Amino acid sequence: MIEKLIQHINGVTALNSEEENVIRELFKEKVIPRKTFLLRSGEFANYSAFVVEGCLRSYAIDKDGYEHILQFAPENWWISDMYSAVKQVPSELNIDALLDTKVLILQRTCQLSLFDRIPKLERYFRILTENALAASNHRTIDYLTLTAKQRYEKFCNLYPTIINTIPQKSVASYIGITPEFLSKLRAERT
Amino acid sequence: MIEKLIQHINGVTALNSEEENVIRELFKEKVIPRKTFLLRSGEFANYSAFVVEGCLRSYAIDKDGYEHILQFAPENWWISDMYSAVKQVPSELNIDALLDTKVLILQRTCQLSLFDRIPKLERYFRILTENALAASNHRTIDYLTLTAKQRYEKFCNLYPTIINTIPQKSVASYIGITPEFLSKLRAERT
DNA sequence: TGTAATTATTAACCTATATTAATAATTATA
DNA sequence: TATAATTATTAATATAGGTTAATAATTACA
Repeated sequence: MIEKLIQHINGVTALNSEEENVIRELFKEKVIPRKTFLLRSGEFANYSAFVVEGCLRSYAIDKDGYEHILQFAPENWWISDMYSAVKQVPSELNIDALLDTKVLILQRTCQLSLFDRIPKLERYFRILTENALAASNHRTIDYLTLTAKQRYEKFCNLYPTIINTIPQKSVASYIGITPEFLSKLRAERT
Repeated sequence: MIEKLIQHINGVTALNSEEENVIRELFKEKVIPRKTFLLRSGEFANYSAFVVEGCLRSYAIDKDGYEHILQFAPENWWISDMYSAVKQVPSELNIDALLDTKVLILQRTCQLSLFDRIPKLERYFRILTENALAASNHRTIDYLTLTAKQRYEKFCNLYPTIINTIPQKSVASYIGITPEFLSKLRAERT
């Protein structure tokens, strides 16, 4: 399990074997069966999770009880509630498993102290966070400039792997429309 | 000018005087008069800008020619096109000045080499990027869960300073509605 | 494998927000 | 200060996407 993470880090910034050994000792494995929770809103998200296998998602629930998906985290992705972690406030998000999932947990305090021991890890997370910000910015622009249909087509192109493993209503939730309307859009396509 | 940036960095992670001196030598000042551009779509955004005075904004233009604002950058904020910088693709954004503005420019290559000389700067930008991601995530959730009116009220609370210096149509553009509809919302409020 | 639970589709009707266009108010600048 | 340019308001009309509810298809699991 941990080797998968080490490989991922090495793909961003190369570690030496001593650094690899430090990392091997610090992560806790955790199994999250399908439909169970990693994080519930109201809790403090003082950790991040690296998905070794399976798929997680984070989502908010609106006042009418509808779910709105912020992020999918398939294999090799990190997931957390950055807002809760950074602002030190209770999370407004839930994180649960769409499939049986295995993750590696990194506590925020542990992460911060690791940055002093292994500065390359600060680089790794700086780069990951930059990429996440770039993607999030792009998503914002898509909301502002595209129709629901265009957003759906973009999602299909961008996440061809995800699209076949998750229910369609989750795609609707991510692109910001109702499942009924997504059905209608799909029916329209000749 | 540069002292303002140094002060800002020190607010996040304390520099020693040698580090401060390195920084003093590396930034280029630039004046951007109101309504002129720092970045035009199609160009590569291989730099970031720290706003010392004034206010910039980044925005996309849709196929009908309408502007959609991604970010405002008043005093003490950084602005760039992270997507273009990270993916090394031409920018889809424009950045221009809402007021007469002074910025400090940091080239991306220069930034990356600085990270080796002054690891604290990598920390500084890691933290800034985490904050930007947290804010961006929150904005996404707001789009998914709130009505236009609620987003407007939230904007007023979140950016009370900005709201009095920029035209109302820019607020509409940021929260994702037309200026006409924002007028209507404002008229509704007793 | 059969039954229950979940997910997807369809259709009629509804609403938040967009569009268009005209006018008023504000701001920039000659 | 007057004139032009920009921004804001108002109102009538249009539409993308939501809501509700019923049914069909798929998937989970006893």
